Amino acid sequence: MVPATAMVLDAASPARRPPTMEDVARVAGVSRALVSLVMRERPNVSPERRARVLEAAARLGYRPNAMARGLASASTRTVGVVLDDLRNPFFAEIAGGVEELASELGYQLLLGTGGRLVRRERSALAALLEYRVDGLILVSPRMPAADIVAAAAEVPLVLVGRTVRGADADAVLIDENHGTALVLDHLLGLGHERIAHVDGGRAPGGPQRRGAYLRGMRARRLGRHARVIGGDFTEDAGTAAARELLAGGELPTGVFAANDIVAAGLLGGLERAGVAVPADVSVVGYDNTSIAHLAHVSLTTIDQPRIEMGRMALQLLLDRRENRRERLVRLLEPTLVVRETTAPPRGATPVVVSAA
Amino acid sequence: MVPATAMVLDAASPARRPPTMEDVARVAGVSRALVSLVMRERPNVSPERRARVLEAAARLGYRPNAMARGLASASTRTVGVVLDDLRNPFFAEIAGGVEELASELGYQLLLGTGGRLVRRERSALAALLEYRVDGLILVSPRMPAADIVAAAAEVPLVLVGRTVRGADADAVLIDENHGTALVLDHLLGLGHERIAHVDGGRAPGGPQRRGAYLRGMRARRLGRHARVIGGDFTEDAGTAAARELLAGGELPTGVFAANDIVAAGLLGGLERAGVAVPADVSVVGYDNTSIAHLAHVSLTTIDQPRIEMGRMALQLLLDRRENRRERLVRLLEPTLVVRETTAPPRGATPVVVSAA
DNA sequence: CAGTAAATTTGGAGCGCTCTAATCTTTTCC
DNA sequence: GGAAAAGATTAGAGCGCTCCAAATTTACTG
Repeated sequence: MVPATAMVLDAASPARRPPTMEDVARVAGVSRALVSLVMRERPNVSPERRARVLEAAARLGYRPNAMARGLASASTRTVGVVLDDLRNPFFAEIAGGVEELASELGYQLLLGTGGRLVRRERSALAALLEYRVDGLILVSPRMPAADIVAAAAEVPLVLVGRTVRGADADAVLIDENHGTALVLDHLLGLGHERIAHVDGGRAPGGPQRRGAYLRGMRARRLGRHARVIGGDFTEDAGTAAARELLAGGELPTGVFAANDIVAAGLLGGLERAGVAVPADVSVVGYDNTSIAHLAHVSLTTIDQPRIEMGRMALQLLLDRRENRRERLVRLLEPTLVVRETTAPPRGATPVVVSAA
Repeated sequence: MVPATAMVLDAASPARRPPTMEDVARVAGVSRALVSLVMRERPNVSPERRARVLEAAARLGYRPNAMARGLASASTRTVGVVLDDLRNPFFAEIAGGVEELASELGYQLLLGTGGRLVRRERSALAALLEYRVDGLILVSPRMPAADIVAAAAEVPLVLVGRTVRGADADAVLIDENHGTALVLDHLLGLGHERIAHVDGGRAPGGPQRRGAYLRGMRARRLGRHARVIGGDFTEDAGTAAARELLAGGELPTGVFAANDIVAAGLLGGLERAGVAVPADVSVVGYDNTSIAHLAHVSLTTIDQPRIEMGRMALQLLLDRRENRRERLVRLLEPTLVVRETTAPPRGATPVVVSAA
């Protein structure tokens, strides 16, 4: 039985515009405010009315308008994420982590990418701010600190993989020193001493990892064996590093590559030169990408909890909105994944280490 | 919750609320409507006034409120993208393509993922619809056709990698037959006849690719050599397929794997058994992922223009909004990337083929 | 320089929703 | 039985913007 009001409505609305709360209210025979209460699942609504409203909404195919809701209320239930490049699986997975938690909590993700350009990154940030997102997550942003400080003053902000002095923002970081320590201790435990590092150049993360390597070597009294081969985060850099290593006198027994791609290049270059891995040289990567996992490659590497990073970032964001608290930095611990590219060096007796 | 403080804030010092168009108008000494015209870069605004408005906006740090704009105008300049899983580089890259074009055109991306669950996919779709996105792009959706038909009735819709009968939606598809034809012709041209296929099971894309393989073999009068090994899209499936192949009598000289991951597993399995690739067996993958590119793997494979797929999808969407036209399906052509896992079979003289 | 066309500017009515305060009902309790 | 408390419902004022029609200014024509 269709109430007369509904029929009048149908006849009187020639345009196919989506039904509004007003329409639902009319059909259900209640006020717009009551419909609003029902839609937001507020208490103190009588069961009968609730049912009537729900039924009317279902019949009309009513869908709340999030824009209107966002405008009228303080929150938009939307979170902005800015990252460098969706095509980089590392970033995509972090975004995946954010999205995963967001969908659990009923938040939407507004995404912007920098495309490796500061200019575009800035405009992506600006656009997200126009949407009055409830918070912003910047993943390894390239823009100058000043922009970030300014943004953090406008909206709750979480940085991933970077900190900015003076910005009122939480941060999720990976403990690079710990990751590097895992690598060095693993190789050390196998009996390696001459451990070289193929670095990532000046790209984000590169200098930090190199620094951690150098400090780590010194701390382990292996400073005299430290050796850095310049590179970047590409396979070619790994191949080139292999050449340089092969040309440069005595080979190191272990090589710590800046990431998995570089390690893969290294593997290829060494293999082509007849150097056996891990028999002659052990190789360790970084990131635990799908490449490392391949049986064909089976690379020992450092796993960074990407999904967890994303989830944590969103958690900090929402938590901060609720309880105005101090700035917080979460340091996540990477883990070592041992596969088949590491082994004791030729003729060495492995040191016994506790299986931490 | 915070009535007292709020009142003090509101009544006393200028609250921390962001400046509105009204504020800009007041400072610039013009009407709100004029500010609106300037912000939207409409013509017929005198240069002096424009300058005054812009200056006032800059001084106040004014930022248009996209929610309000979306509510008041017909368009939200927002496009929704639903995909299965951001952690799958294939989908992430398509999203990257969409995002790339979107940012060029001043559109924002609202992202939702299904997490491989129909239920979650549905709710992601519903949420995006609540935001009144200008259009929706569904990448290989898993949900039933009925849902898609319904959604397409509400908003311009583009499907990627799937079509739905009766849905008023454009689609971007990859020509699977063509991709498979490229593989078969490549192998045929090298002199192969016994070409097997390791399939992707019932996962999206799997059956289509298998069908294309079977038809392709028949069309080339190689039907009697057709052989399908069951699998799915994992490395383990590839390894298992290698085992099955090795156990099953005469080896094929060429193997067409459902995707690169499977091919990698296959490569590993064959290598372990002492079968040389490509000397003994040629292997072709599908997707041209970063894995295929690795020198260490160097897999001959089919490249699907992922970025282009994303861009094309958005293009169709916006084009459709402007010119109400008929439903359109764009078929993109994949290309063959020849690397080092294919070669003429043992003792065969390669057939000369035109380099199409 | 009137007289009109064209270019600019503006007031005000929404867009669809939330939120506060007020109103109307029902329940509770002496 | 009646007043107060508690619960349920509603009117109405925005949220910040766009859009339309009307008002104003400027430009152009003969």
